[in-house]
Amino acid sequence: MHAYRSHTCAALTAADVGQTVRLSGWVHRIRDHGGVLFVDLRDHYGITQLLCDADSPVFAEVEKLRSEWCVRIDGVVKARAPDLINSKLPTGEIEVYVRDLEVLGQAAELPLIVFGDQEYPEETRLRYRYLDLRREAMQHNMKLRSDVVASIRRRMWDQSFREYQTPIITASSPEGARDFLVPSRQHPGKFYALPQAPQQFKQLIMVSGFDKYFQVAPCFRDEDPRADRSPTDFYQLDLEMSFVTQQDVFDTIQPVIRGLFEEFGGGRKVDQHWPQISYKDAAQWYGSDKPDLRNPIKMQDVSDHFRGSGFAIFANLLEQDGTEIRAIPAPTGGSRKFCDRMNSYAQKEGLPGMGYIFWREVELPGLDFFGFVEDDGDVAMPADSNAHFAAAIEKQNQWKAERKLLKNGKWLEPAGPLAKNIGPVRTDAIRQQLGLGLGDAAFFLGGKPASFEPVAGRARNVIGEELGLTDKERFAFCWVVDFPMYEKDEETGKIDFSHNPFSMPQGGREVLDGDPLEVLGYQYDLACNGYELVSGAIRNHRPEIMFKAFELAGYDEGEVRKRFGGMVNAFQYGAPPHGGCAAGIDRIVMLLADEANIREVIMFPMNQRAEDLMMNAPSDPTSDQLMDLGLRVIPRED
RNA sequence: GCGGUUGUAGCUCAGUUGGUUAGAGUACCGGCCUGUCACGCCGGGGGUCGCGGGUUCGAGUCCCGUCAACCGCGCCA
Repeated sequence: MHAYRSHTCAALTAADVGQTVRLSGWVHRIRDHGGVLFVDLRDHYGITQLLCDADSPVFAEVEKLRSEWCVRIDGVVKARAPDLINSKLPTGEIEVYVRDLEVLGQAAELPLIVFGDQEYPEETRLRYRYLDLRREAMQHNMKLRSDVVASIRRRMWDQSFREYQTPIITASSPEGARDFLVPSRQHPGKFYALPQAPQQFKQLIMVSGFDKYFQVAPCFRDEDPRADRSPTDFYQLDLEMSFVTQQDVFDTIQPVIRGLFEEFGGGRKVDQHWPQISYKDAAQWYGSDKPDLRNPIKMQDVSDHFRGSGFAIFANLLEQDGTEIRAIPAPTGGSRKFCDRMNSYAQKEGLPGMGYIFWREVELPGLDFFGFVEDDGDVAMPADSNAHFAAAIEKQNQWKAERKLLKNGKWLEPAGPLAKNIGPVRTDAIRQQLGLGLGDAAFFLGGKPASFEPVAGRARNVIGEELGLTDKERFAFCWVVDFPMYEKDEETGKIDFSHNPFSMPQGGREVLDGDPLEVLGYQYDLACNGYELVSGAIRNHRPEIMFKAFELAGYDEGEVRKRFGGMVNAFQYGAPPHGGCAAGIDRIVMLLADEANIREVIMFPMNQRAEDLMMNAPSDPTSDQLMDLGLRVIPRED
């Protein structure tokens, strides 16, 4: 018999009854009934219940077992009586009567418990990652990750792509993030860099005529993390193709991504239609370049309704250039409580607040509300009671004119301070533009779009979430296209690349003679449920256009040759038009696993300060290492 | 760098208005238990209440500072 096992802990069924078997695994749970012991033995594949009583030669040793000890057992497969079958276990029809036991590894008292789904602080989980990874959810996530990567490769190969490896120790690549530098021993004072992406290499592979390249590629960026962004390193499906247009790239990656979500999405709905939305529209409608289209809310420009209105804050704001009033419609959000909560959300996010209007139903008040006092014997009627009555009717008609009659005989009334300031006509025009009605609300933000759009986008998310408008059982994709090539730094006024500098400007060389801020690039992102999953571009393969493009951002030809010489030189020798993209594998797995934190799908992630508490990284170098590298550490003065 | 939340037993947490010896569950140790599958029952050990300072007769609780973790902003495809 094999030294450790004849079967896995998921393998045994009623068909194996009577067999002598050998299993190895971890002690999952123990149920000690004195005369009889039950042990759930767990391995990567499943759980098998072990049984032991005083008749077993190893009863005394089995009694000593504790959680998470690693053991090997020999035993006989026994059928369970019908009323003792555990339908929750695939192996629940049988149990193994233990006749021999070997302890392969004892376990100390555990800092976190493998059994169950108790939550633990991330610090504990990361420090004892090997224990955390034993847990069912983590085993599932990691298996999923492996299966996703395998499926990605299969889908790429099926489209005639080949996978090539590019260097890890290389020169800095200009993705815009901070590089991880690696000191060179053979060239003291010089440094390699870890690639932020295989960007230049994959373009060179196209110049070399390979036509279709992909790679499951590690990428390294020295930036602070977020819940959806791993510090230090992450993996991309990196691909590049020659002789293609933007649409060709979409047509290539779209079936890969859609296929993955259909294969691993657990039955959640996968949108078949992926709209292409311009960067500009995405900003206006969703306040984000990675919109969550599960949320039906679409923001709108409502400036005209506020221009010259009685709401002085907005009216005055609109006197300035480049300002706008934006509305976030919130269907079913029509309560003061909800509106106030969203308003304080905006304040928490650093805005002065969000004005709001909501629409409620009210009864038509009686005539006395409008000042007509009826004669009840105690109150004297005014002398001109007819005139008084007419005045009250007049006021009532005015009231009616400012509201709309509902089918149930009640009246639709806009509420909130904003509505009172701008009056009923403007309020109703806004309501109609936004397509809202009874029980709905709308929020308003004003100023320069760049100043409020990010918060507006986040508010849109919160509103969609809180009102239950966002469908959780769905993957909604969209391409965001037509990114601007350049942006102006608000403080310095300097023009710089807004995204990847290697993208081809739409319109080629000529457009670079005009206003740089008007230039759009063949640059695109794929968003899914509010996450950026894919980013790519048709590249600029013409050296003369590239030099001009860099010139606009303030880099002269010498600088470009110095920093990207390898690629620029290559483009002199018949570079093909080419383009591609990169898909964030960690993020894809995160969405598929329905996790909100990317570290849940990474085996050994860093913590928020880019430390590995388990391996103790980063750590101090030895003085020999520093000597070899010709380095000296300068203590930081705080 | 900035803002928010959190920090009490190995672990997850409770702890009222500032008031006796800081509790529960779980894990750990011991005892009982032959059909459990989150087994059950009895007992036990385990605490610098993140750290430092202050207010007070008295601080886990209030104040100031500081450290750490996470979330967000800045940053970053």
